[in-house]
Amino acid sequence: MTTMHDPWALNLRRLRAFVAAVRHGGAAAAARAVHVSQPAVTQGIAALEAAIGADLFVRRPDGLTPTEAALVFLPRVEEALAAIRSPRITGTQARAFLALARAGAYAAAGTAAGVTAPSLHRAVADLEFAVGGKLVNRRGRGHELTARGRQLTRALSLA
DNA sequence: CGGGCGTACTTTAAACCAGT
DNA sequence: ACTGGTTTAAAGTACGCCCG
Repeated sequence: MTTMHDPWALNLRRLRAFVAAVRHGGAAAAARAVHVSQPAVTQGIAALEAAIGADLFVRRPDGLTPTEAALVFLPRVEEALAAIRSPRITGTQARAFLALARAGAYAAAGTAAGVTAPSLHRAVADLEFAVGGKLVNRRGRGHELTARGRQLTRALSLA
């Protein structure tokens, strides 16, 4: 992670953990809600706090109390997660697919997204597996989105 | 003593590079 | 464009400490 204002640094699992921690008032309860371990929630929240440069919770003996910053951040995160819908999709996959959708080719998309073309290829393949259908078709030198691919592009762009 | 958070170490997943 | 091998980052397990 080289840049600090990269929204994709706020990976989706961490954002879900954050929302759950606000709702349930603690790391242990949030962990049960999003099906990860309690340390993953603690560490994920710490990473989010580092990324945005502000504390999200006050640590107390009886749980986590959200700060003002957390309450401002919360509705924006909920909107983004609602737009994405599927719980299987990762931030990396979403980023790769959007780059490919815009650029139309793996090499150009890789340059735009700041990752290598092979990584993009794999991420998009994983995403197709996650949603259970084709998202792009090869077309000459470039690629063309399927109907499902265009639908997903709209949802991810909103997020 | 029990419930909850934080840390150290281990395991798993993702990304890169090189080659086909 | 795609695949295989290696490196790096993220998540899980186990355990310790703190407070009521």
